[in-house]
Amino acid sequence: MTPARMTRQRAAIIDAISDGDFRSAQAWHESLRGAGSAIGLATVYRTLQSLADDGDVDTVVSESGETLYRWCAAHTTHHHHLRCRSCGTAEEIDLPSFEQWSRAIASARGYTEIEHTVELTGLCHACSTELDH
Amino acid sequence: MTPARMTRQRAAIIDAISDGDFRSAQAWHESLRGAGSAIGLATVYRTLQSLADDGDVDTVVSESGETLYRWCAAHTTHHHHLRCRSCGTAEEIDLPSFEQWSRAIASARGYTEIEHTVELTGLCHACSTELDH
DNA sequence: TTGCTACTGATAATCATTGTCAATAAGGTT
DNA sequence: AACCTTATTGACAATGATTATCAGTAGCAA
Ligand SMILES: [Mn+2]
Ligand SMILES: [Mn+2]
Ligand SMILES: [Zn+2]
Ligand SMILES: [Zn+2]
Repeated sequence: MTPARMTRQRAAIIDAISDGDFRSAQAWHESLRGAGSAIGLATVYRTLQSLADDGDVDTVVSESGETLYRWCAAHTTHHHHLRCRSCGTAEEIDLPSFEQWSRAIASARGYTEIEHTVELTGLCHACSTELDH
Repeated sequence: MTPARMTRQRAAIIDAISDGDFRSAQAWHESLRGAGSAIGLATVYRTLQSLADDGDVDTVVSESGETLYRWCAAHTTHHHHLRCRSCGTAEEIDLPSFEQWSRAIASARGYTEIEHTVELTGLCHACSTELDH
């Protein structure tokens, strides 16, 4: 309800994740510690979740089950991601036809309260050539 | 490599999950215990994973992060699911246009080794009317 | 400046899943 | 049918990401 307080820690997190990759809470915590911040791990978890609730941060679940976070650039509309499994780089994509199609097929089968998850992953160009030798 | 041994426990699991719902390993374990089987939890985990590796069982990750398992009816082709978040019932669906489209957009942006996850969830007709009053 | 209270962080707790390892039993072989 | 090899089992401990505690701290509105 009340807007979140802009604490030193919250500012540091927002600053850190502005670089565009998807990383785990623990990985962001390590970056912040490496950059000299004495921020606590629990605070990183709490703040990332708070930002995600506000739509300022995107979340995705990795292959190993960890939640990954990244700054959201496309605030306005519902969208999905094409993410590199190796370096975490991601691009935002939208799937207008899929959105409509999924709602249609689900309600045709009697389902309500329809939701969907769509994530594309791969190896980005840089990682593809690097891992290729 | 060698085919899996058809143990009493494996047979009991296959029998139990033939009823079509998506449930967690722990939930399947409870069903089995309730039905009189003295099977161990670790065995349920291992066997479900083994069956999933063989393509006999489908897996999906729930909202809370648990892995859900169900018997796979459509063995032959790659497919996805429309699942009820309330009772676990699911139907298998295929998305021929999506499969091709996702590969196209990802490779157009320089990505290789492309994979995707697509899951549709909702409330099935029965659960919709029940929760509605 | 003061006061209220949200926020922080060290730490313990949670909980799904996996690892350990001695005992067991598939199932192929005499 | 008795035998052997070894995959499988299950009680239990360990892992690891995430969440809960709670006393101390610091936004920020008045
Ligand atoms: Mn976004
Ligand atoms: Mn299936
Ligand atoms: Zn990459
Ligand atoms: Zn249902």
